[in-house]
Amino acid sequence: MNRYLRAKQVLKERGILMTPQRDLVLRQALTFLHFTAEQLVHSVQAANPGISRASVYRTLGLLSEAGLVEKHDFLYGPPNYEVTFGKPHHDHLMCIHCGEIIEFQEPRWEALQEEVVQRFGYQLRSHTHKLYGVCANCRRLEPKTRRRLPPKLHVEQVVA
Amino acid sequence: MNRYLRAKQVLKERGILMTPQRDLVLRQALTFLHFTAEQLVHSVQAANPGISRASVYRTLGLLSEAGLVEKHDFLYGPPNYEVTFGKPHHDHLMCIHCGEIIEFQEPRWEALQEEVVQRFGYQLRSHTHKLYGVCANCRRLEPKTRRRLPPKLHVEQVVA
DNA sequence: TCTCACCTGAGACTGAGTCTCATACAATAG
DNA sequence: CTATTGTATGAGACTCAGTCTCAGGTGAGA
Repeated sequence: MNRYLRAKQVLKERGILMTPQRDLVLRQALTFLHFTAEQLVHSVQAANPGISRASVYRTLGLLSEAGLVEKHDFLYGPPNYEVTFGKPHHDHLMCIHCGEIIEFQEPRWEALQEEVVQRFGYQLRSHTHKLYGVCANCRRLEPKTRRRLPPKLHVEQVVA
Repeated sequence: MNRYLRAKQVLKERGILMTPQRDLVLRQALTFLHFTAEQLVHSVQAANPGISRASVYRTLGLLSEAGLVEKHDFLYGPPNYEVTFGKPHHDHLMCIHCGEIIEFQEPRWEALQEEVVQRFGYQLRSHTHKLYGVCANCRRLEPKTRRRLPPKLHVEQVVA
């Protein structure tokens, strides 16, 4: 059974009504690896222009609540969504020049996290771990020819 | 020499003109551990009502560019700023109920990060690592009496 | 003193969502 | 099959956090 059908199953189990609009939003979201909300709006409206922005956002919210979709605030570029349903847990590495996003797993982190959190008497619920760097390809290119990502004012501290 | 004077020094070295407005924004920012942009606007305007929102934001941008301030997009609550200048590098642990933010250092992560990034041919530039959990105090309280943080639609995947 | 770059406040504007509200549809009861 | 009730929908106003524009002000150096 593919992700689409399994996702529909999850929504059904949660008692979320599947309307044609929601179905289309889900199907379009599944065509992306990572997407912005407005990209999703465009792709949904390309397939059916009658569907409103509000419905797309509402459905995105529904999918998030159901744990099928995650939002990512990367330091560079606009907020970004991902259908995580059916994918193993992973963190992200982004190239600050070309915007490439790499998903990776690093089990050794997870153990360390538990340790840190317990040190403070906390119970871990979730985490976000994002790495930013320059990919090999962008390093090869001259600075002039690099496409800088849409500027975003605040830049996180540079790691030595 | 205190943080304020050293920060001014850094700005001067970067050729950033220190106006009375900028000076006040810097001084107010230094009074917080973490703050929202609007909190800073309020505290600046409390000290000098003539200073505009735009100037506060502009100065915040300047301080960011100069590497004195960092922005944090936590999953819960509004975006959050921190004067990191003069503080050692650290990551954050937030209680999703009371909003407490704990800063901690974990050198073992830094090494692991380098390893991961090299695996993909990247050159590491920065990272954000945020942990979310429930603090001991909030766990003791009944759910009903807990103050939930301002709801934010999209909730990141829960870690097993 | 002049100059010219840089800074400022006011307020319009933007992007990313969210909310409202009247209408439309779905599921169930009768 | 109709009525009822609950939920979903589209349009568009609204919000929040921030950014931009512009006319006027300020300040460091010639």
